[in-house]
Amino acid sequence: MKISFDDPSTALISRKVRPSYQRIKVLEYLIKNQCHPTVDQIFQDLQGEIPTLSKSTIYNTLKLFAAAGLIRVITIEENETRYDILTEDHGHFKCEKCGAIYNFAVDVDALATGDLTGFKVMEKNVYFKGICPKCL
Amino acid sequence: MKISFDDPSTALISRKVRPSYQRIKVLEYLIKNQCHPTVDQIFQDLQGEIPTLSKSTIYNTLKLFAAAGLIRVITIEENETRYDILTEDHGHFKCEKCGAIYNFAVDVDALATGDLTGFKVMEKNVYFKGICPKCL
DNA sequence: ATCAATTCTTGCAATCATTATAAAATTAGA
DNA sequence: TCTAATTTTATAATGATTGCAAGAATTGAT
Repeated sequence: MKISFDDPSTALISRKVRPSYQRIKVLEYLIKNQCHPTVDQIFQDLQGEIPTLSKSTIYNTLKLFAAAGLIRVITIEENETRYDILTEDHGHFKCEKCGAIYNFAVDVDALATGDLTGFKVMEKNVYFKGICPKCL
Repeated sequence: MKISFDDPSTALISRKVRPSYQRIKVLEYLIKNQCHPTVDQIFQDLQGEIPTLSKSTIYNTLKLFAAAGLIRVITIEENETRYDILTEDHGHFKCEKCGAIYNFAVDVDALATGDLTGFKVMEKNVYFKGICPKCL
């Protein structure tokens, strides 16, 4: 189940996703920039390498990656969605001042789920909000 | 710090929010309907009682309530924001099939936060996704 | 109670992220 | 190389949220 992201192309193939040029570039970008980018950030940064790139492609690609279980969708923001390469389980901390999003280790399985008998839990998310050290 | 929601009007006053007719009705609605409504649901349901109601008022009011610490903003959905009266800490479970959102008890303080020294944590959120018993 | 000043509500226009769609480009297999 | 399927692109459409300006309601001082 664990995916190796050493080679973007083979990671895509292992998930039955055709490794097109754009898809490889987007995945490479997500591996290098584990900063929970928005669609617009990905688009802006990749335009240099791929001048003909369309924002639709980013949307299509991210939706495909999420369905294939390669990435996770983060919805801390009220307006904009962010994306995260699937690594070990971790929580997200959002600074309400500067907007930065940090990762932190968290043992999600330690969370009590007594109320959830009969539910099929497929994804566990933890996010905190507050002020980061830089802004304090 | 704990708010009593027995009387909406006094709850508003205790948080330094002027208890206008619309605000009282919105707060009453949130107390009665602890089902994480969207802006549109609140608007549709309150239009019967307040024919002149505007959706802007709902947005203004909810923003004000959130700033006053009366409600919490839930961003599980990718597109629409939901709102929740502040009660005890609880997690949210979203069924990916029917879209319903359930509450479940969770001990958020049991979560390890070792990585977050130097951070000022103001809000802790836990949400799961999966399939609910009705849809299984 | 009256009047002026402030605050709240309303309606509509503007914004912005996301989705839909159809045409053009690319790729895979014969 | 040729054809069919897939992918990318560009543009238009959608839909939630915000901005703004005018009207309505409320407060406090006289």
